[in-house]
Amino acid sequence: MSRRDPGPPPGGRSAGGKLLAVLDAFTRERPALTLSELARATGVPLSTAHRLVAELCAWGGLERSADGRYRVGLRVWELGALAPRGLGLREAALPFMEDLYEVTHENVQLAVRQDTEVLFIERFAARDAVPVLTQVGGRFALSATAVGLVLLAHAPAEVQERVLAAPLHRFTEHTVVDPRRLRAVLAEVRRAGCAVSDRQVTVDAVSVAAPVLARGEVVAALSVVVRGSSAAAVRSVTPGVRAAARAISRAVEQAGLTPEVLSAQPAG
Amino acid sequence: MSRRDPGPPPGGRSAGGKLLAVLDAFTRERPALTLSELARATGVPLSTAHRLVAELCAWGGLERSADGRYRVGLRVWELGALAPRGLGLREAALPFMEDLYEVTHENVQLAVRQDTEVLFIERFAARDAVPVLTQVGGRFALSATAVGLVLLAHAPAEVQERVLAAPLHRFTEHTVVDPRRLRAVLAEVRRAGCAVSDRQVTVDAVSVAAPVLARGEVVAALSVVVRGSSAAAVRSVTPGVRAAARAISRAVEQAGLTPEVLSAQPAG
DNA sequence: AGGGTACTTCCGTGTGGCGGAAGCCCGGTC
DNA sequence: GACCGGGCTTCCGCCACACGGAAGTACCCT
Repeated sequence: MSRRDPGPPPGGRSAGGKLLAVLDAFTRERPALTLSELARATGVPLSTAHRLVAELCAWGGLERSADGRYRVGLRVWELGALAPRGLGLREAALPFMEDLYEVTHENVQLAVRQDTEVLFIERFAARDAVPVLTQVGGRFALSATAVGLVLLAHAPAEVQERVLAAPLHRFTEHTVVDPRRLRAVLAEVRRAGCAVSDRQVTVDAVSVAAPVLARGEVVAALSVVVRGSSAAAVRSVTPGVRAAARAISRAVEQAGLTPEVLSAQPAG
Repeated sequence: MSRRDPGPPPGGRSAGGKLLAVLDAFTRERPALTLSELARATGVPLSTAHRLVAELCAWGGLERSADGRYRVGLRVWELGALAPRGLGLREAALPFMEDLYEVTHENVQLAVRQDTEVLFIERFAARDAVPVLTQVGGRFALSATAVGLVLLAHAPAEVQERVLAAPLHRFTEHTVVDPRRLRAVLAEVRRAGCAVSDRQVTVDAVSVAAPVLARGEVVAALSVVVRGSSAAAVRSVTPGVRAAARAISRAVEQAGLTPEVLSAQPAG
């Protein structure tokens, strides 16, 4: 290698690590890459990238279409289906989310926290519901959405501090960006047992979220997003969200999903 | 290595390949493994497995809970969400599946073919619908389910031959296991444009499936499973399934998902 | 034709993956 | 409390195998 540092190289990574770096190159914004793009994105020499990609293709982790671009393969999707916080959680929550959806016909969302972001696990949206920025498999800042507020309010202190220390992104004029105010909001979320995001992400949407618990720990959050310009619009769906979140909590426990299994962040 | 063969070792695999082998050890039946189990399952020495697993954990591909077991991590789920045939297809199909579900309140399923098996991408089931053996992220034989018949009927000849050459698994007394009869069934599926599985998987369920097309190629199949003991039970839902499948086809094309992107099986 | 881009293949080099072995921790048993 | 066994972690020297530069191929576009 042309690098001279003996420590762990920042970009390159060792052996199998390169393989993972190739997978990391795929994002929602760039879900299809040519070999050269891949090599550039990962900083791996072309010939090496070529070999790694061939290996991943043979395994099913990547697929190549006739236009020469690579995409994430179905094998990865299939494997991901085994993640407890992915499909496991979803399976438990689905029936209740469906009920909520049928009753409201608004956006119904289920999300978990991953480090300092929300990750959306499931979402139903009627064709005529308010458009929202979130999508399944997509991430979002913790501080703006209702699900995010619930998850943040019950996150370890260390995580909260990290979020509060970093500058908070402003989406609309209603977005809370003052750390002091956010602290107050989080306290209120803990007291009330649910969170409201009033036009903090988009100016035409309000959302309510309630926590999903496993053995007393918050492991996910459920929300409904409705069109509206004030918290009043939210009042009618709040009981439904809270009830569904409780029902999901029960289903989660019944499915044998403990907070242990549903927490695990970095590990070693 | 203690092996003496110079060719590609059957189990061990090379470098990054071992890493993928570790991931492969996780299945729906064994979604949580200890380090030792992992080492045994992959045939990799314990110390090597330890290193690989640490690498995967650091990346987020595996998570370790306090009981010492490893599970597939959320990072894999997130990546899998980028697979066109996974979430991409699902996103396009979801609204129409919801409609169908609301109208019928029966099992509504979306599946694709992966080599000689069906893989279920999405499924809705009311709490009181017929219990079925399939689950999202799970595989199944092509020859028995209605979705499988649709996918098999329009698969490349080479795939059909392989399926017909292998012994066909019998689930119930109605399962078609004679290759000659199956050929006839497939021809009828192609002619009719939809498939019926009459108690071929479980004795109390009948299902109808219709193909989802992209630029004229069959890329997925949609089905509804209803309780019933004869094909008559199916008649009432057939038009709905066919209409929804067509609607999904349109949505798939509109989403820019070409057959190219949705086909790609092995690649090199 | 010529230059550019993208992909594929080859092969000598040396590095980092490999795995045996020893040590550690915990829980069960006598 | 000593002993034992199973599972996990760490260490380290050897050498296979991954690495990537370079040359070759294919296919644009000018």
